[in-house]
Amino acid sequence: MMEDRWVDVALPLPLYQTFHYKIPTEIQHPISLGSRVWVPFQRRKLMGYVIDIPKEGYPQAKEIFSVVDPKPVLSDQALLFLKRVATYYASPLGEVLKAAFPFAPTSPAKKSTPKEIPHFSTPDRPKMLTTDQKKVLHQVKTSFSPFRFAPYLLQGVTGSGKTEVYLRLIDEVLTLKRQAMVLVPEISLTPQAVHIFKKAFPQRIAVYHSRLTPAERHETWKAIQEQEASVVIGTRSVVFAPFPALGLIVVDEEHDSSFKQEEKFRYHARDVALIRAKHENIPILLGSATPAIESLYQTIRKKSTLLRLPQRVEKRPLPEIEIVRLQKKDAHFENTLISQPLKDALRETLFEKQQTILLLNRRGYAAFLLCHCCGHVLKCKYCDVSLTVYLKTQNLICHYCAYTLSIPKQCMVCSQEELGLIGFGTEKIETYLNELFPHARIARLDKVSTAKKNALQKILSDFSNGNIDILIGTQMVAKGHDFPNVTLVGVILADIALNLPDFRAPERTFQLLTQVAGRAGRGEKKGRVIIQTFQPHHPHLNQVRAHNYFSFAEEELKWRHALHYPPFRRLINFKCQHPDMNIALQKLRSFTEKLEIWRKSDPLFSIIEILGPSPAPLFKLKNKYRFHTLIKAPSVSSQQALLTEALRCDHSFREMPRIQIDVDPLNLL
DNA sequence: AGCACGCCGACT
DNA sequence: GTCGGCGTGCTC
Repeated sequence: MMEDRWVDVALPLPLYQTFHYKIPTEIQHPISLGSRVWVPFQRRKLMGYVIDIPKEGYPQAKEIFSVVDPKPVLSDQALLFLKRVATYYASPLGEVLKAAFPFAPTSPAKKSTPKEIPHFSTPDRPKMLTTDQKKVLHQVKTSFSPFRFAPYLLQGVTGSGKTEVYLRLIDEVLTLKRQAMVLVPEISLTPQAVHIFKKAFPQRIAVYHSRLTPAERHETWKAIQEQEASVVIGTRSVVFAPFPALGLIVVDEEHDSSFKQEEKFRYHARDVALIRAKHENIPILLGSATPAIESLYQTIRKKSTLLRLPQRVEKRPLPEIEIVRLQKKDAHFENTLISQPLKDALRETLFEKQQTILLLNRRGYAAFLLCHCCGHVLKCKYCDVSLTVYLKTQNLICHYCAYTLSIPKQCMVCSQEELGLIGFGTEKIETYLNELFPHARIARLDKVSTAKKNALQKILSDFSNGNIDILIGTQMVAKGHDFPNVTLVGVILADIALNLPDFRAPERTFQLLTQVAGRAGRGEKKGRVIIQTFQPHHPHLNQVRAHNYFSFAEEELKWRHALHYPPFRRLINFKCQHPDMNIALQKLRSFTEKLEIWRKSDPLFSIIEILGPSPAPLFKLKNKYRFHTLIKAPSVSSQQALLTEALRCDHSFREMPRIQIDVDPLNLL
């Protein structure tokens, strides 16, 4: 009589438990950890992951249907790493595994034809390195022989040659027969970076991003696994790719918020990369001109090593930054949206046949529609926000749920025809610039203008090839582009993000302004930056002007310390939303009460603060009312201990799926 | 998450 | 009398 064979299976469900299944006698071959299996689950058929092969099992267990792959898709090592990630993010293992291995069971790998890549001029790689570059290179290389876990933070000013450092390090890693992973924020926004990597490693590179077809993804995954690809450049999900011989992780623009996945399983690819580097015992290099305050703090605590590139390559100066004060009345008069100094600079730049980037971090034509008679502002039907005016299409659009109305002639409340456009966005600036410089070639780069397929690539390559004189856009224009002919950068209104009710607002503003300023003067000619603002003496603007990241960071750390914010506290945000306001509140309240009971159960937890439930700043979105409870803990370990204890032990937490957990939230709105 | 079970309102 | 609303509970 054969003994029963069992498997413990993690399923992609919001449940903090795994399930036992029997292996039917028809299946003879052994089943190993990390295999995928089809299993019956209630009336459904689900694909799960074998995470354990226990000797005994749950007596009423059902039998699995079949084994999906002949070989396990996850190694023991990979499984261990993903378990750590799941614990860190208090996420069900099955959901993490699904995110880490996002493939359908059968992918008949059709050979994909390489896509047409629009042309980009990429600068030649320098033969010589600067002294600073050499120093950085030398430092990181000390962690190669033998390979060991070593986190580095490279703070390099814009144009300081960070990419060249990455390339040389990867060269070294390849000669040591290892692979390299390069994480970048958004591939589509920085085709140039991809181009440079492709040119440097033409045979051995793979590019991975969300727009690949399932078959292409699978192919790339396989190439990584079989070490046909030894350099992989990709967006956040590459952090889970199955590298058998990883030797180095690079996270470029590590401060960028697109590394954070905001839906389903919420993770930050930079932080997962750190967990992975530790797990694989290899060095990891985080690079940025404006590192996240959290990352800088790690270097202060000596958890990671700070490296610097304080100067641009070839002794190029950083652009000179001029701050221009806007008068309050200016916002109401179109012809002063662009101040005289900026107007002159634009004219001069056009005359010199050079290019300009203008930043205005607001989409649309006007911020909202106001009735001058009764003061009524047109709001979204489903969200507690005002509707943005788009004049070209004659629409009012909600930026949160895409609810669209055509612009009404008269006020809905008082029926007067006195509706006025308040505030301004990229569309208005574009219109105005076209009047101001009718012969200039002007293009707009924002979510609307790039909605059509390939539109983004076209705008970027047109600008790169000199077919556009002035590029106006939202934060998209600030990303790591390298356009040597850009000598002028203008910020239309720096104040927008400065006063948001979010503790990270100053940091984001500093990063955005520094990054966009860094687009100027990357070629032979000197760059110039003009920042328009209503608050010319704001300390953060002065730090931007002085190109002084460290002075900014020092100030920032001081007040974050005083107010118990990250990096001095770790945050977890528990969110609950429901069409019925009372239900949303009630659910979160009972959850918070339970959390409070757990907090009191151990004196170690007394230092953890539980704040809430409270209404979210954006109280109603998509017809749902939103509440959240925030916990602040002095360390990851105390926070995790509280949460994992609670999740594991308290059976009433089974109703958890209705509460969303956001570990290390970036967005508290 | 899904899907069933279960107990109250307006319909052929 | 039924059809169907979504509250509650469970899933190897």
